[in-house]
Amino acid sequence: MSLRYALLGFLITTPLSGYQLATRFKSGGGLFWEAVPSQIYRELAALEVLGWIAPAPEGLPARNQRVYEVTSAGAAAMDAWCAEAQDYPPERDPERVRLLNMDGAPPAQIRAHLEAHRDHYADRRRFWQARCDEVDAGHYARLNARLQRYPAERHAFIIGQVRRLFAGNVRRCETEIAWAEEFIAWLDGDTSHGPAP
Amino acid sequence: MSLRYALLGFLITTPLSGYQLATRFKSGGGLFWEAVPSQIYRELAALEVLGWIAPAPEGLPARNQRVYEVTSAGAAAMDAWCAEAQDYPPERDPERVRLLNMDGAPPAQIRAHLEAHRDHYADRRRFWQARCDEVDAGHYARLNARLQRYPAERHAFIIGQVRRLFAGNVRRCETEIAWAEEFIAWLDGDTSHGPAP
DNA sequence: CTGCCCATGTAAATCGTTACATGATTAC
DNA sequence: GTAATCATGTAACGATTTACATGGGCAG
Repeated sequence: MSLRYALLGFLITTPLSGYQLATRFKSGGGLFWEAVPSQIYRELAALEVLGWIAPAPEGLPARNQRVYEVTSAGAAAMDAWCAEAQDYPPERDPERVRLLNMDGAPPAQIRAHLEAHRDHYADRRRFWQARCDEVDAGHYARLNARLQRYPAERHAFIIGQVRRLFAGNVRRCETEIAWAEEFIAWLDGDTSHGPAP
Repeated sequence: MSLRYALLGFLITTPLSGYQLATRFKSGGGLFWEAVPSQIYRELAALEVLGWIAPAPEGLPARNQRVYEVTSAGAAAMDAWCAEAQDYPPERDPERVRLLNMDGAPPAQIRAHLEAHRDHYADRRRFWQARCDEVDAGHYARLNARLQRYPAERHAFIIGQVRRLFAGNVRRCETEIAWAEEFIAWLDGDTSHGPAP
């Protein structure tokens, strides 16, 4: 159900085609949500039936694109969804399940998984830091497009808000990196294997 | 697919019934994975067809329970899965999607969501800290049952390993709490609204 | 004119959620 | 005997993944 609103959030900012949305939701590059084209096209069709989006009339669509914009009903639904209380998704962490059941495995195998963990979150940290840098430089296209919907005196507040969302993800990544590095150091430490922090 | 191995991980430690597994996977109490009974019973049936689990012969099942234990094929499959490289699940964070699209909303609404975030992770922090405390006190039943599968000289290592997994989740929660609190402080701060960290 | 990227989908399978059905046992 | 809990499921639906189908436009 969140895909629906993640899509609306992009379309409210700027009318886009399914293909353009797919590039923004692709694996490793999504803004808090990721999805594949087949899922996006299906959801767009559902949103059009709901009357929450409609083909954008302005300008002839380049190539054979179908560009959508959000209707007033869609914008209202978006606002209502955002206001709802969050119900937190169930805990599902396949990597922790692996590590929990890896107690019989050789330390080298545990170490390899922790190194992959560290490297993965180092990549993700770079991604989110790049988003922060773009915000700081005023080069973040989606944010700039979005700011145009609001009066200038609110811009600093909105920029600060978005900046904190991105910085929060940088921080998550740093927590994971530090955890993995300390775990690896413990594995590499002397055989006394002192108590965990 | 991870549910399958999360179940195997419990059954390897101790033979259990579907109902007993369901209590260990219930929302808010799962060990890195959560699932509802209907999903667990379906997966157990699939695992029995695969020959990875089998009804435990020992002792008459109390009431009308069906208690399963892991076969040698199941144990081998578990080890193979644990050794696999982790492929990280796609990023899907409905709460961040909400907050990202809440830029037009009144600060009170943003604040309410951040307070719920803080409170949620404070709850989760207590949960994981309780697991850490149980490990430290030697009262963690699943870990103690699991240790019996290994020679005594490896126990300290395994305890340290599990302790670090739990402590890592405590740390994640603390990161979320600190982030939310700083965000709230910024919202409550003077109207200058300085730069994000 | 061939290969590549743009662009929109369909189909099947798997995984997860919600609602419901059914009966046994235990506590009061 | 009645309610709560134990215990095992079925059915239907919803969300996600994977694989495939199809055609247009552009660069070499």
